[in-house]
Amino acid sequence: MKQRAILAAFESFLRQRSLRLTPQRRSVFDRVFETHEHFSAETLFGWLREGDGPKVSRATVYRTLALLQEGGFIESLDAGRGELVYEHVLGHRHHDHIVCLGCGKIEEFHDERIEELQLEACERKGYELVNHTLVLNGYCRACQRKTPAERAAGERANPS
Amino acid sequence: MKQRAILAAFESFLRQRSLRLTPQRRSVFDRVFETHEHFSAETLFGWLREGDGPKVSRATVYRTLALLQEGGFIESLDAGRGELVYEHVLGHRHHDHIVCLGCGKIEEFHDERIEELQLEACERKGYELVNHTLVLNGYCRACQRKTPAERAAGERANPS
DNA sequence: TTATTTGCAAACCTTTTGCAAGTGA
DNA sequence: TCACTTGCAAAAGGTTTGCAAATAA
Repeated sequence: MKQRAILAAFESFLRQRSLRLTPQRRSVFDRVFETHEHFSAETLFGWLREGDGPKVSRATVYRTLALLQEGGFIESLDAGRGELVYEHVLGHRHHDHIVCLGCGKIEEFHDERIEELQLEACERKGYELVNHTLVLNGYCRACQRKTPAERAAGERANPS
Repeated sequence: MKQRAILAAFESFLRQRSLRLTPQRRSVFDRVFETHEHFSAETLFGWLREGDGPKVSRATVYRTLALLQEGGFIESLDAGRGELVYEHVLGHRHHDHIVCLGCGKIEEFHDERIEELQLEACERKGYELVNHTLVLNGYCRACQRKTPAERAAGERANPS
């Protein structure tokens, strides 16, 4: 789906709930769909402050992120660093994450077999599965090559 | 392993690090291994305040939980409710969790096939796997039977 | 016009920390 | 003795909220 089509979907979502497409919401929307990275609310706030669109307050950033999430336009992930990170779902199919304990890098992976086994586990327990969080923590290739001292320094800079 | 044996292991862990087994630490230890439930720091603080052992401050509860975790006596889990929940590892083998979106109940499950597929995913991406978090969210049997209104009320009482 | 939105600052919540007083080995 | 501990209260850090002013439809 193209960004234009997503914008139309967002407008329709807002209309359904009698909410308005303000310049601030538009600004958040545009910036969120402009990136393919994972970002935190604070990171996004920083991007918007630097950008040339209308400035958006921290409160509005949080409020708009919540809105986008309710509408299913973005998803949040607790990468274990004390803040939520977000990602848009523009043309992404569902995936899980691998987070590097050394540098904080986040990669995505998908394994349909794992998805099926999760469903199976829920059925065994009598649960109706709604969603799940799977985060693998480890060291990426670059961080594996670091000495223990370098690792410790990196982890101090990117505490988990 | 019996609680007595675990206590010995905890004492040995403390001795190794030249730390002392104070009444407060003992009190936290006892209470943690007395339950088989998952609990938050605040819950544990409440239990200790009600109990008849020596009173323990919130700060010491947090500090002791951190200590028990470093020693591998307990593990923490982010169940997506804004606070960490803990569980002791007395005779538990590794497992993952299913959290009910309706009532907050936490159940455990284990599937060795999922574990293997996680390793495989890490290898594909060149990561050295250290640990992982897998939380399934859904509705337990009881909450599936609730009406939408009851569900909403329950979720207000147990916000995710 | 008027219900919705925004920005600000204060409030919230969980967790961490500085520090002076207390205490176990 | 004295290094380790504790409790307290303050600080931190991310996120939410009350409210008066601003604004989209």
